[in-house]
Amino acid sequence: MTDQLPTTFNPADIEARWYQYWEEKGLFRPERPDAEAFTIVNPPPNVTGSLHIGHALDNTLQDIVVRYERLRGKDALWVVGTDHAGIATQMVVERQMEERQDKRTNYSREDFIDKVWEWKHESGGTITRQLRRLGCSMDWSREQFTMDEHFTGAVLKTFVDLYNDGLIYRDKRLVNWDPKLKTAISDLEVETQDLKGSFWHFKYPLEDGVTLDDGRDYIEVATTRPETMLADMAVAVHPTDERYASVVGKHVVLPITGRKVPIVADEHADPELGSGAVKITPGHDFNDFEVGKRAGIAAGDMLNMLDGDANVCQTSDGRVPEEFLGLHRFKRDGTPGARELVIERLKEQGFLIPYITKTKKGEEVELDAEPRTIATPFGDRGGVVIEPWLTDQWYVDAEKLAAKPIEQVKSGEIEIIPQSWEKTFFNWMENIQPWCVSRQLWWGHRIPAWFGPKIQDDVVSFDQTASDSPVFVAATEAEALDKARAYYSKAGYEVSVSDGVEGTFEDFLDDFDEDQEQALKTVQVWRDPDVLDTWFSSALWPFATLGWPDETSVRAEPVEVRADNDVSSDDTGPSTSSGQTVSLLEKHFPNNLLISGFDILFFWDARMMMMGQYNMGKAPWLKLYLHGLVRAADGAKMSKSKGNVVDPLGLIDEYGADALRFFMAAMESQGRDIKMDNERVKGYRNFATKLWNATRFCQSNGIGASDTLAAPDAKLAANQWIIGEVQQTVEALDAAMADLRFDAAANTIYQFTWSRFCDWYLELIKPVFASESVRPEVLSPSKGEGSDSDAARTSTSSARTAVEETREVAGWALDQILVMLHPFMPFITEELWHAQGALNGPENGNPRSEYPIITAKWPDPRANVSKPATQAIDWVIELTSNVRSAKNELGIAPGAKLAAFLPSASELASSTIERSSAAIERLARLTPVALGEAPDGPAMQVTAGSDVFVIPLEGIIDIAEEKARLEKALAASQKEAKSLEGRLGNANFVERAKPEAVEKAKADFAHHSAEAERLTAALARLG
RNA sequence: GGGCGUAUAGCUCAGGGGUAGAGCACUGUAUUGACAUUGCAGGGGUCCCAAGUUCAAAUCUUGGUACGCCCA
Repeated sequence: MTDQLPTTFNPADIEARWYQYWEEKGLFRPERPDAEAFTIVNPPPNVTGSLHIGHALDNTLQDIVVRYERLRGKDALWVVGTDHAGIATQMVVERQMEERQDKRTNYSREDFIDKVWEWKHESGGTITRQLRRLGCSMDWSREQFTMDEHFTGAVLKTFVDLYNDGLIYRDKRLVNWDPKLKTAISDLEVETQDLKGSFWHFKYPLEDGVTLDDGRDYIEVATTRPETMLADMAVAVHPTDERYASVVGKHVVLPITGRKVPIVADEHADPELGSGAVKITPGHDFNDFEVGKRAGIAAGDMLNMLDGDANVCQTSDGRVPEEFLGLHRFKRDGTPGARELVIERLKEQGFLIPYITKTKKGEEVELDAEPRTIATPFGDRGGVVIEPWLTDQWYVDAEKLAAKPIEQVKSGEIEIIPQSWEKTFFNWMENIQPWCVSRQLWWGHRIPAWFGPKIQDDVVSFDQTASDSPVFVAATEAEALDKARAYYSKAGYEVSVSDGVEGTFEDFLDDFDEDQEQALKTVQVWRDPDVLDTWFSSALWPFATLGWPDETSVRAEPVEVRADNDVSSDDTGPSTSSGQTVSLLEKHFPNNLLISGFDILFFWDARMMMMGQYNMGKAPWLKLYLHGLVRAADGAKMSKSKGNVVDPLGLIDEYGADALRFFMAAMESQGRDIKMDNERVKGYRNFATKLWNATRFCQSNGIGASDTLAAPDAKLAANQWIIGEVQQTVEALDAAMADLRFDAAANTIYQFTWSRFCDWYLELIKPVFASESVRPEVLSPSKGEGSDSDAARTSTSSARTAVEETREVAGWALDQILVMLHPFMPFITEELWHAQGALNGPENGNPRSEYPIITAKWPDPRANVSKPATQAIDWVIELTSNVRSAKNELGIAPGAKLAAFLPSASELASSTIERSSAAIERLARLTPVALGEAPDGPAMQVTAGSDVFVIPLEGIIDIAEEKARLEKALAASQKEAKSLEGRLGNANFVERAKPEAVEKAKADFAHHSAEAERLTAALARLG
């Protein structure tokens, strides 16, 4: 095995192999029924999606935490699955159809959905395969999909429960309508962009005989959307605006439509803006909708002039001229729309007030409109301008559901990391609007509501817009039918379910025959054709994936009651003690942690909080960790349109999954975005190679796997030292992980591995192996260096040689590195773990060889750190560094082996020279140190701690250079000493500063002034 | 308009009331012994500006400036 590791680490050779090994052996979730649970749910990626760099970050962080907790012995569960992603997936399939000159409406609803399922089966495995390449240790055995049968059950139950509790209702109001996708979308799915646009000014003539105080017979209004004037229903002026006070209550007669509409007083009109008068189109503008309501116009009476494609249709008062009907709202693909025609007609008729401005040359010019920047709403998926449209939709009463989550974050029950996100969270949650959850799509969870006609005085009528229109909400058709029967039996009607509704209500209305129903005394109910917002289902992810609602759960009371009856949280959980079966849901809910990008804080995280509280009576997780975006190297946001996306799979191909993962961890500091940097990924690939070669070195010296979790007994200073260093590293790593400081954690293990273990420890132990053949050194019991207790603890054979001890300690330390690094670099660590196991494996009864690293045990050094050993090795390191530095400055070949004299050795020096002479000689490249005066002659002088070594350099050294070098060092010491002296001379400092600060200053001063003295003496010796 | 964040070495970023750190880049240098995907050594910073608090401010407070993000 020794020579089986190739010189260079090639990630591709090992990654697939180990992943398959882990997955096949079920190691992502080993049976640990009695262990403490640790649970994370993965933000379900879109089923037809593929892994982008943001996924790589998000999943790397989660995998680090999950692997860490698994190593620490917990029953770690990482729930994985995919999201059906209603709009996105339907769009993908429709786009494919388009390429074949086909379209959705060529199919029945059922057939289309079948086609989407086909596509799901075909492409749904892409992202899950890619997550595997990244090394993510998810529980694939329970992979979930938001449209799985049980998950759909959870969605329907939630809808029905919310409806019964009055927290879901149907309402007619303006929605954000996407005319491309022809569906309503929620506020969150709207992205506002500032565009250059125009502000047109019009004259609206006052009704006969009415004039303003200044005599004008018109009111000037201005708008960025002239086309909507076809559905104008009022003109608003501010109540305190004296210019218009006399005409409030009077009317204007609209050009083009001839509609006579009132002038109303409303605070929405801004006297400073334009003329101070504003046209009101309640059916096509959110502000105007509110103004209209205040003016007493019911939502049902508001005029609508656009169809679902945003083409002009006739208003209910029939006043839109023929030539406008069918035009798109505005110019599209070069074809002028209603906007252009409205402007043209108004201009012709003299109602357009031109905008006068000056060119750069100072010439006056007349424009149709004032140029202006307009905040324009776009649909985040469809990419077209959103049209506020008056429709009936289902709404979730988010305000009520938000109350408890707000409280939970305020009280700290839910911790948001970094905390700075709390303010953003509160700001949104406290101003939350009703959540529109119905979507006019086919792919998704169909809303479990059945509508029926209204029967009054034995007249059957259907009015979908009537608020008292009968609706039966139930999880199944049978239940809904039961409810409908109970309802209609009172009027003596039979009920059947219409299966003809595949499109919109309008489609149904075409088939609807009121007279026939009335004659036959039978009514048809039909299921709402709409589906639910994707985020409605993913909001249930933390518990529906664990079996809710089939498994026991504590269904909470409706929120209003719950607020003052809060007993749900700390009782009833069945104990996890032995013998009792505990369901997955009971054990793993609430989840411990959620890791998500801040971009889905509102879309997903907040809604999980609401639904977790509603369905489970608890917060869905205890901590929420929000990470930033991965940006392109220049700091720009990555986007397909910019063409600057970095493919994580490409990075894995080039540098290995371990390197990419380590990059993500090392760069992840709280509250900051990550800029992509391939050089850095490369650097971590190099780090993997370094570890690889360190292991090869160990193997070539017979260093194999450790067989104890506790640190081996050690007598040699270097071995004692590295044990202490491991201990410190574990502590630092645990602290970083506890705080979710991924960068600190990654840097800790990086520095330890490279700068301590490779750079110093392996160098320090080389002499042990070099001397093996010459004089196998038998270690005598230690000589009062504080390690007696260690020796007593593991009283193995006392005749252990230095080589044997070092093999044990080095093998142990390497094992600890592998385990500590495993969460970050799972592949290489598993490979090396087995390579090491092969060297000291089952044939020796090594228990460590019985399990792979993925289920190994987290380091537990349980050793007393030897202070003398630490001091000794630190002293050796200082000496070595100073000798190297001096040589470098004096231009002496680094390899030159020099003689060193120590005229006056400190206790530390003499004991260390005695114990670790071989290491000193090798690292500092000195011949054995002679205690005593050096012979006269040119020499350089090097310090280590309080010791000054004299290194004769007859013939090699230029005294002037050595003098210059020492003077430079002296100046530095004197500067430090002087500064400290000044501070210590300040009475205020000595009296008022913290005692520790004063102590430290004194100690530093003593150190620097002693150093200065030593250097002065050294200079004096040079003459 | 409201809110949030960031500003530290050439670059990307940690840190943080006691006088400055990492990686990369740069300079010099080494090479029969784990590793050139390497070793060793080194240069490089008015910690954005100003005021305040303090014995002491890069750090805390306030106010600027610049950039970025979110909401309206």
